[in-house]
Formats: sequence, C-alpha cells, structure tokens
Amino acid sequence: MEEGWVVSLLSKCSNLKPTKQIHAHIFKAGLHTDPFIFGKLLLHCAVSISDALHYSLRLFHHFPNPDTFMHNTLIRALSLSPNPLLSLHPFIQLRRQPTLFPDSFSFAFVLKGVANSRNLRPGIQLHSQTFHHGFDAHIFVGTTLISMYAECGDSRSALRVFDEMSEPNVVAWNAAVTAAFRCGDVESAGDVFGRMPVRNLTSWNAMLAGYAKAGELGLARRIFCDMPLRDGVSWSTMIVGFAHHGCFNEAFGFFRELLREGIGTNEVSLTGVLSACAQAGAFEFGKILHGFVEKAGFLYVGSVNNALIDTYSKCGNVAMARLVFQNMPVARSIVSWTSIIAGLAMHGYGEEAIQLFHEMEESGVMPDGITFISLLYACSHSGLVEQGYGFFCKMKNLYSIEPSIEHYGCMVDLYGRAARLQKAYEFICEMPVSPNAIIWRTLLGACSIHGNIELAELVKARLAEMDPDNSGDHVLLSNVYAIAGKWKDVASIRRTMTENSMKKAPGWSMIEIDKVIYGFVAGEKPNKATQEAHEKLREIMLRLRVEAGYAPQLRSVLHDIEEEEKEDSVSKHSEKLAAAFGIAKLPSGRILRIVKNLRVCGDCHTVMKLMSKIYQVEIIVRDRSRFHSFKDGFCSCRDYW
DNA sequence: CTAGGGTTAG
Repeated sequence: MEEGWVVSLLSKCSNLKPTKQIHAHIFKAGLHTDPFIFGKLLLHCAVSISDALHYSLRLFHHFPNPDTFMHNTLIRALSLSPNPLLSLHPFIQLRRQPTLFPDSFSFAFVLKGVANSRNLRPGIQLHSQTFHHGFDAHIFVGTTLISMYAECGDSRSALRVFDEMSEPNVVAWNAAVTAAFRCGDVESAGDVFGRMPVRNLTSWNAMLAGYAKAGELGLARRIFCDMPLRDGVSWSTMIVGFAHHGCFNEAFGFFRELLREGIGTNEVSLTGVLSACAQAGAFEFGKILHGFVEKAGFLYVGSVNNALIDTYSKCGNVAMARLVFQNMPVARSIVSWTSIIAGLAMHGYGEEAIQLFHEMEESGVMPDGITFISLLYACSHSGLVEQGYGFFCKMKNLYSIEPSIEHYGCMVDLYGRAARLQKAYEFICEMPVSPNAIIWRTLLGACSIHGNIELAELVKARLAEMDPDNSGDHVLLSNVYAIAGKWKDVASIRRTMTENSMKKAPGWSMIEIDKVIYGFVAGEKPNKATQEAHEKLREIMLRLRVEAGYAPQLRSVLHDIEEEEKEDSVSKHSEKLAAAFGIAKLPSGRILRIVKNLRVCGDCHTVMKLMSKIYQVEIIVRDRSRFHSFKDGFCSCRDYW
C-alpha cells in the first residue's frame, strides 16, 4: 500500500528539496529499511534529479546492505557524471560482495560509463568479465559493448563483437552501423547496412546521420530519398548535417520542404536552420524564422531562444539579439547568457558585455569556461586590458575554473591587440601549459598589426618548428616586413612560398539576396553572379577613385603575393565582390550584410568605408574576428581590429 | 522497480 503512495509522490518532484522531505516521511514511517522503497528513492535522486549525485551517494552509503539494484542505480548515475569512469567503483564493490552478483544491468551501465570516458583499457577488462559472468551472449550487454568499443575508437573490436553475435536484433545492427561511422569507417557502415535483414526507421536515420557527419552529403541525400518513411529526426538530421558543412541554401531548402509537406517542425530542425542562418549571416531569413517561432509557439523552448540570440548576433543585429534575450518567456540558461555576451563582444560592446556578465552572476547562473572565453574576447576586442586580466584571475580564483589553452589565447590576444607585445610574449613564456601554434599565431598577428620585426621573427621561428607548412604564417611575417619597407625580405618569403608551392587559404565571402546565399571566392571561375559582381565592382572602384581620391594600398597587395600572375588581385578580394553584388542587387536603403571567412584586409576596409559614404549604404561585414559596421565613411571598429 | 540503436544551440 505505502509503496504506491511513495512512488506517485516521487514522480511529482523534480527538485532535491521536496525529495528530501519525502525521505523524511519515509524515515518517520519506518520504511527506510524497505529495500524496494529505498531503491525507488535512490533511483529518483540518482536519475530524475539533476545535481543530486552527492545526495545519492550519501543515501547509498547509509543503507546497511545495498542490493544489486542499488549498486546498478549508482553505477548508472556515475556513468552520466562528469567523471564517468567513477562508475567502475561501485561495480567493483558489487563484484567483491560474496552474496551479490553483477547482472546484465550492471554490465550495461558500467560499459556506458567506460564508453563516456573513452577509456579502452577498462573496457577490454569488462569485456573479458562478461564471459566469466555469462553475459557475453546477452543481447543488451553485447550492444553496449559495440558502442563502447566504437566510442573508444576501436572499430575492429566493435565489429568483431557484432560478428560474434548469434542472433543480432535490429538494435544491434544499428549499433554496428553507428559504430563503423563513429570510427570513420564509412565503407563498413554502408556494408553493414546493406546486409541488414530488417530495417526500421531508426536504421535509415542512423545512415543519414552517419553520412551527414562524415560530410558525405550526396550519399545522405540519396538515403533520404530512398527511405520508405521519414520522421522529424530524419528532417532534422538533414538540416543540421547540411548546415554543419556549409551548405546553407540546401539546409534552408530542407526546412522549407519540411513545412510544405506539413510534417511539423521541432526544436531541433528549428535550431538547425537558425544555425545555418547564423553561419551564413542570413538576416532576412532569420527574421522570417523568428516570426514563425513566435507563431508556432516555440518561444517557450529555451534552445530556440538561444539559437535566435546567436543568429541575430551573427547576422549583425545585436539589438535584436538583446531583445530576444530580454523577452525570453523561459528561464535563461548558461547558454543564453554566454550567447548574448559573445554577441555583444563580437560587435565591440565590451562594457555592455561586462555589465551582462555581472547581471549573470547576480541571477545565480554559474558561468563556465566558455562564458569566460566570450568575456575575455569582449575585453580584448574593446581594448579593456586591465578588466580582462581581472576576469582571468576571477575565473581561476573565485570560480575554480582551470584555464584552457583558449583562455590563454584570449589573454595573448588581449595584450597583443593593445600593442603590449612584450607583455604578451612574457605571458606565453609563463603559461603553465605549453603554447600551441594558435597561441604563437595570435602573437604573430599582433606583431603584424603593430609592426614589431624582432619579435615577429622570433615567433615565426617557433611556428616554423611546430607548423612549417602554414602559409598564413608566412603571409603574416611578410606583412611585418612590408610595413617596415623591407622589400628584400618580403621577396624572400615570396620565393620560399613559391618553391614549396604553398597556397594561401582561399578567402570567400557570402551575401544574402532575397533569402538566397551567394558566395564569392577570389580568383574563381566566373559564373553569372561573379560576372555581374565584377562589372559592378569596376564601376564602383572608378567612382571611388574619381570622387574620393582612392588609391589601392600597397600593404594589402602583399597579402596576395603568391597570386602575382593576376595583376590587380586586391580589387578581386571576395568581400569587395560581395559588396558590389549587393549594391547591384539590393534595393537602395537596404543594409548590406557580408560574411567573410578570413579577416578583412586593410584595403577592403578602406574601400568599404568609402563605399558607405559615396553610395550612402550601410555595410555590415562579419569577418573571422569581429563585426565591422560601415556607415557614412566610418567603421564601428574605429579601425581597431 | 533499472538497459542497448537515430537529430539539439554558447
């Protein structure tokens, strides 16, 4: 009688506090020694309540003789904890008990823990123990073993476990397909799928996800067309997969089709298509989606709000991002706070980002490592050196967050951007972790902005040891020489690059015209859009020369030294083409929104400023490092970038 | 009383 009462009470509690009250009632009623009721209580704390692991452990240790079920519950909870390898602990304890034995659940949970820890050694040991305990032929244990080996990167063992199964069911077949994909073995995955005797929807979805993650978008599309039935997961997988690999128009297309088919969207396809907008800078489409989100009632989903914040920020409209953030009808999570801080940061609103960080602290949401990356980024892009250092210390001392290499990178950027190159160098030397190429490259970038030859050469030497084939590093060093007018050194770098046939990473830019993304790559084969862009650009450049006295900047030409066969290479930079195309295609008064993969070059920066003045158009460029908002001949970055 | 396979934003 009491059992049902306890169970139904527990199912209504999602927080620890009322659960503790139930615990007290159980105690008063003298039911705390009942293994069934206690087991239920433990399960509830360990699985249904977040952040109650500590309490669950205490419960477990207070129970006189915990049974196998209680051990399993604890193994399960630990397998999902930040340190999943801890699940081995209660498992070993269970094995040592003379009166208790691990069952199939024990193995399934502990193997999950090992899989989540990506630690092969204990996985192999557990595998051999399944034989001793007679679970080697258990279908659930076997399936978990397949996943475990795949997570630990051992695809051969995963597929061997599968091959040795006498009667694999459809779940085991699916696990084998996913295991092969997980280890990058696309061919085996297709092979296993081809041999499957029965395929349900999940099998097809596993193929979709596998091909999509591997970047085999053509094969994914083929599966999508061939499958007899599609559900929300199938559509989400396509949208997310194409968005992830930069095929934004295709992702938009799948979303539109999904609506047309009347299937009904879910939050995953919505966040997926919003992510495509964010990456592509597709503001117009993003706005339409926002309207849809409101109409269809998805504003009550936290993740969708977060995706909207990110989309508006990355589409150059941080005011809208703020509005979404302020009006969220659901609780703001750590992702919401971090997204808005990052958004303000990339637009150069350092002070506001800091303000929001303080509000976050007051709201009781705990910042994590990623929050601090955004915050430090905000400081470095607004030249707030002292504040940045203060936050770096606060992160370590107050929040006990161990700085990652990215945090150190932010600090180097913070000092470097602010022309404190020596300080940046010392900081690298005193770092407790050894600097990677990205760290040195950050400093080299700062040297190239501020023109410090001596340090640049030293840093370049380090980079040559770590990453000798990186053409970008050569270009950065040549920029340093060019600023100082050391043309011989510039020429020598150019020679080295030609001799080693190094190619600069191609620069590309995108612009959204009428909800379609147009991409431009410098020096690519001409098509209809690029021809039109080139024509318009010629006309624009002429007007800038005549009306604003524009002359190309030599320094920027040197960015493209390896493109010597093409004369006026600067004039073909992709961001200029995208801007020209925008001026040609968009109605006047419309803001030009351009996304570029590299950092905008000095000459393009000047040209954009002039364009904004002569053509009376606002141009917002998102480059690799931040936003530039050009208006009336000025840029929001105040030439600090 | 508990498990295994497919999609999720900073």
